[in-house]
Parts: sequence; C-alpha cells; structure tokens
Amino acid sequence: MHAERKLSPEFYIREDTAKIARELLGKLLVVPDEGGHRVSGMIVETEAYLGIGDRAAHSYGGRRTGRNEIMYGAGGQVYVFFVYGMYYQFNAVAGPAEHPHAILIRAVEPVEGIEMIRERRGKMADHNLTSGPGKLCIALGINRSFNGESLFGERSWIENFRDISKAQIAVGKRIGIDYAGEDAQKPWRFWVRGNPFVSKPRLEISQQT
DNA sequence: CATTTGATAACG
DNA sequence: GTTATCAAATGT
Repeated sequence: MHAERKLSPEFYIREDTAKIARELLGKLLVVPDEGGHRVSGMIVETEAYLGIGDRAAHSYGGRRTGRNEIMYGAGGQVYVFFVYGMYYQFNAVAGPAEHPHAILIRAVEPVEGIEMIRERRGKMADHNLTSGPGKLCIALGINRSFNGESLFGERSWIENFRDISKAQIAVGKRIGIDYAGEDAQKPWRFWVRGNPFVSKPRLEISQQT
C-alpha cells in the first residue's frame, strides 16, 4: 500500500481541536471495501467536540465509559458509536492521550467507488448519498467494528486531497445538541461554503477578526 | 415532525 | 438485575 498521503499522527495529536476540524475540510476519507477497492469521499463538514469542558461531548465532565473510552486514547484513532438506535457516527479522536477530544465527520462528497456507494445507499439522489453523518457511514460501509481502529492502518484513514481556502470555510453552531446549554452556541461546526453535500444549510456565525 | 433502539444512569 | 431516560439523525 502506498500510504504517503495519509495524515500523520502529528496532525491529530494537537491541542487545538477546532483547528484540526477546520483543517480536515478538503481531506479525503478512504474506506476500502471488502474487495480492497477504494471507496472515498472528500470531507466537507465537521464538528469539533472539545472534551471535558464541552457539554455536548460524550466525555463532558470527565465521563468515561466503555463507549467513549476511545476518546481518551491518543489522536488518530477512529471513534464510532451508535445513536438513535439506528445510525453510526464516524469520529476521529484528536489530541494527546487523556485529552478526550474528537471530531465528528458530518458529510463528505463522494470521490471514489461511487457505484459502491450508490449500491449501499439504494436509489437516492446523488446529493443525498453522503450528506449527513449517518448517511456517510452507510455509504462507506462503516460500522461498530471500526471503533478503536487506527487511522494509520488499512481499514480506514484520511489523506491529503484538496486545499480549501479560508474564504471557502463557513463556521456555525453544531447540530442536534440543544441539551448542551451554552455550549450549543459554540462555533465549532465547519463546512465548505456552498458545497451541495453539506448536511444542511445553516446560519453562519460571522468569524471574529 | 414522528420515528427508532442501544447505551447510560439511577436505582435496589 | 431491572427500569427509565435520552441521543453527534433520518425519512417523510
């Protein structure tokens, strides 16, 4: 395998999780299928979850359970969990060990293996194939068994692909976390402005300075 | 806007 | 061990 384009551990093991989330835009999420063929999508939407002090994070207040244990590991691992009784969410663990931050990949734009993606998603308009965290897991064949996998292995990884200019990046509030109180207002959702694969058009928070 | 079911937390 | 509450969403 040629792994040169894979992001290095240093990319994930940094303190500024929001920055990592922003930099993941334009990168390629690759999950080979059973036959070893590349199925991939460009990341167009992410959300940062900043650990202990973030009411919306599973690790808020230092909560540590069998489910979120992975978040306490070093950055560069896959954290997959099940929600709403039917959907998976794909996250990349960020930061050093005992620093339970993670970045939720909310949407990708199909790049390779589109036929496979269409097959998995059924008859679906193209812009609906991967425009949401649950959808992209189905499309890329991600399931519970990916939890705890390394992003430097052969099951799934993220590699360099496009550069997204700062002007193309939109910032806003995270989605589906109304219970998080003030933290629900934090500008920790990032997406590529105008990209049709972003899960939902939402209000942008004008970036300070 | 109703739906869905596994994971958690709070019990006993 | 049992029970109650809730969840990083989706499809209609």
